[in-house]
Amino acid sequence: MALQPVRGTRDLLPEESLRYRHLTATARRIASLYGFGEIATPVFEFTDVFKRNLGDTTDVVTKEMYTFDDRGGESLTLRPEGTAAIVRAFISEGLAQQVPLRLYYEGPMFRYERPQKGRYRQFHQIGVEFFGASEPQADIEVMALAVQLLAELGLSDKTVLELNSMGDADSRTAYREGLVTYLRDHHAHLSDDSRIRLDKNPLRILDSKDENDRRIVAGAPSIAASFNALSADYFAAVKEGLDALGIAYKLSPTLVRGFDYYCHSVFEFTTTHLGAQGTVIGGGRYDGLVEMMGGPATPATGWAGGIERLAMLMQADPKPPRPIALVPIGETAERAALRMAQDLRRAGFAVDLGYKGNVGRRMKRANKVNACAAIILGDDELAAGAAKVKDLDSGTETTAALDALPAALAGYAAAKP
RNA sequence: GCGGCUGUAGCUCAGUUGGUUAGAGCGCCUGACUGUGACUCAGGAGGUCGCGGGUUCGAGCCCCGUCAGCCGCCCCA
Repeated sequence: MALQPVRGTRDLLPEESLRYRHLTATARRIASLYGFGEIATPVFEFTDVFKRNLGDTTDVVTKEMYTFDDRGGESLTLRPEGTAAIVRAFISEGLAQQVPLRLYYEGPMFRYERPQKGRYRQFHQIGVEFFGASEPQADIEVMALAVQLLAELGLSDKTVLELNSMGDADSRTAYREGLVTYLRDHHAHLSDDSRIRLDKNPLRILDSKDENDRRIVAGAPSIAASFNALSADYFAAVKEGLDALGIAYKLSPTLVRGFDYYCHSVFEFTTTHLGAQGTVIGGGRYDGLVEMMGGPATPATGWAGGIERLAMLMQADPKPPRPIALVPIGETAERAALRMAQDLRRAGFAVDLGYKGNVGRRMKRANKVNACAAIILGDDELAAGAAKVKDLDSGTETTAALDALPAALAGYAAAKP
């Protein structure tokens, strides 16, 4: 077999790594503006962490997890998502003492899925989780955080915030019952997939792509009709808050989550630019999860975003630094150049030092690495304790004293990473 | 897991109804140019045509399998 990366994995070469770094650095900075501290959990956990979270009948658990026994016979799983691991940490680190608590994370996740563009077996997510606040303001703030992130990544025009509410546990249960009753009446006309979903996860039928299913769903009872007063008030408060912040959103009455620990706000930032992989950020309120996993009852809200998908939407590549190129001429200058490169790097300049070739070759190299300036260092200059500084954009040359080089280069901000 | 499309140089691609030694552009290397990049010109390297099998006098081209990418479905906590 040819040497190739494992299916669904890929190498990040410098250009793409730079985009990844830019994205995570931006997310980290904005998260900190909202008071979120970074948490990093291991990439694998006891399998039970995810089974307990997801139930052991879902596709993710039964078909898509990278699960293995370690040498001690423990069943471990590469994390397929961030939230379960964060909640595990929240419980095992006793973080309930610190609520309200805002956490940010970023890193690789693993799912055994059929790969496509924007969908990989090792993929990366950024996410935020806000524990201990049951107020609508918490939902509003995490959405506002996402809005600001997308704006600073230049993606505001390419994404839409879709919003819905599932109400509290009572409303949700009432709705599910009403929906199932309605769908059973149309059982014969549902797609094969949806007939299976009717038993396993009826709410999922709401976002079926089957045309006939869609017609049936269009006549289904609305979730809002099942809201009790508390649920209706909550949703109204969320919408009011978003309006007050000037955040645009689109109400999506069929946007739901299949798990019982979700309640109230559910939202997704979607795009039409990535084909079937249209969701770039997905989130919602999950008040029941911490308790379900064995911790103290703790309200929580948050979201996770796919780094690969966000990166694909970004068109402007962040630029790497433009180095200063050193062009020594002759053996004496070669030795001096090595030292000079070191001094300039200590002063914070990116420096490119080619090892061979005549002046022409080295100048070509300077051009190829997109240097902003070349320092030409020959016997004549050395004897005078100076060097020539050539601006590679304008082509103009100046002479600078060796001991004042950093000052002479101060104008080249592009060379300071 | 299901259905479909596509794999030829580092990249983007051409390659006739199956017919000598598989091409182009870009990129890369060298020289024109021994102290000055970009532009230009000349030359060069780079391929098991994804991999394996089959049909044929002969396969990049046809058939089967397989691996990978992509599109849709499923799933998306």
